[in-house]
Amino acid sequence: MAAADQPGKAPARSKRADALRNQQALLTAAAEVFVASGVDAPVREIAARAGVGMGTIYRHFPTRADLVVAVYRHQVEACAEAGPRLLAEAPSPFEALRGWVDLFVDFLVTKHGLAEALRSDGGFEALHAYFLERLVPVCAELLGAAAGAGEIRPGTGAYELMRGIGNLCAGRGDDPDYDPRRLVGLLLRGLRRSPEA
Amino acid sequence: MAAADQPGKAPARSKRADALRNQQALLTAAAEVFVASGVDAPVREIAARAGVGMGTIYRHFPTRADLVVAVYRHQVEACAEAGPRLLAEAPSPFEALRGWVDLFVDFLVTKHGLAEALRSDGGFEALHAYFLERLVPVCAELLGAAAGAGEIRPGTGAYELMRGIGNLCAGRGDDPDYDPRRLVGLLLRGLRRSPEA
DNA sequence: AACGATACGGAGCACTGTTCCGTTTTGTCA
DNA sequence: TGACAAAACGGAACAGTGCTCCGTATCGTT
Repeated sequence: MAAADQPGKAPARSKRADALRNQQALLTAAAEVFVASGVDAPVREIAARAGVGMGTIYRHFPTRADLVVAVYRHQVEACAEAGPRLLAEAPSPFEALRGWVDLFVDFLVTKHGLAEALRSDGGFEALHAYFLERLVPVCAELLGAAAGAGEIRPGTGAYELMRGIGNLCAGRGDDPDYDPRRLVGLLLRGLRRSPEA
Repeated sequence: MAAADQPGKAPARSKRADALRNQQALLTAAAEVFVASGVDAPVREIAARAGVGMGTIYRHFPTRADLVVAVYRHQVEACAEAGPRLLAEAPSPFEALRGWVDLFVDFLVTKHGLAEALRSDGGFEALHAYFLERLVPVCAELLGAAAGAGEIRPGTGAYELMRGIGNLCAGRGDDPDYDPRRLVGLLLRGLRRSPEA
């Protein structure tokens, strides 16, 4: 359902040279276009910038979500791996959770339009699925640790929290009167068992 | 910039009879289509259901936001008017705020797609503007009262809070693992000065 | 009844996503 | 090296949007 054959970075797998070259070109072009115009940029624009035809882009990345996933795979991976590390390093599970959430929020607000793509209503099911598959377990671990330490109230699931955070980060990021980080902070605070120091 | 001449409900103002009739038909049709297909339904569908042409719909409601505003005017108004009433009736300003937020959330989750339209990134600036113009002052009053009573921490603006709530309510509503109300509750709890009873 | 103002309708344009298939490139094998 | 089949390419073509434009019909008034 997702990316057919791990269209990751370097050696995709035993295919023709031109195919590999084009796949790489598409990844590069998509990354550029995404920062310039957001993840909703016209398919044609990406194809044109990569110097390939429409057929090629759809052959390599059947859905837009596949392309987005491929482009941001590294960062999602980094975010996933940061979870256990923070848990080990931070002074408390809740602090680890807070740190991880900061990372996640940074990631989302940095990529124009990513947060809205993350919600499930669009045609980005694959993206939604991948993000959640990879990150929900990490978040769940952090949440569980914090709950185990008695730092937060139970009852909120990792999926719910992540989607809430994603939602809070959606919309134009250049609004001086709307700071997603502040609201996410409030959300986390609402999760705490006792008030802040 | 918004609705040219208050395309409200009954007597719009000194215009031709057929124009009034069509405006009414459009409002009715739009309301029906909105519940069936969300506020993003194709313009043609609304026009067809109202039995009018494309030109007519655009003449009466230059932007989609104008139409949405006209359709939901009553409910927005009711929500706005509930603010002062709750403030007078509720046992405390914070409870009033909580009650009002519940109303707002109910409104948003009930109208498929309204919450996403509320964010500023789409072409719904007029909708965004109207909602905010009408409801932000109300929210600000509630927020101010609660802050004055020492029930919440200062520093969060009404606009920010409302947009956050709107964001939390966006996305498909039929997901059993995502309850906007719960998260909004968490947000409110994060706003409180001391923890819940 | 006639006539000017007002409003109507829908064809048409621009711009999307997506598919389809004739053509080109690549790698291999004689 | 020179076929040749498989793999991949490219972009025209189709379908579904939003929105505009202007010839035509309707309304209200004189």
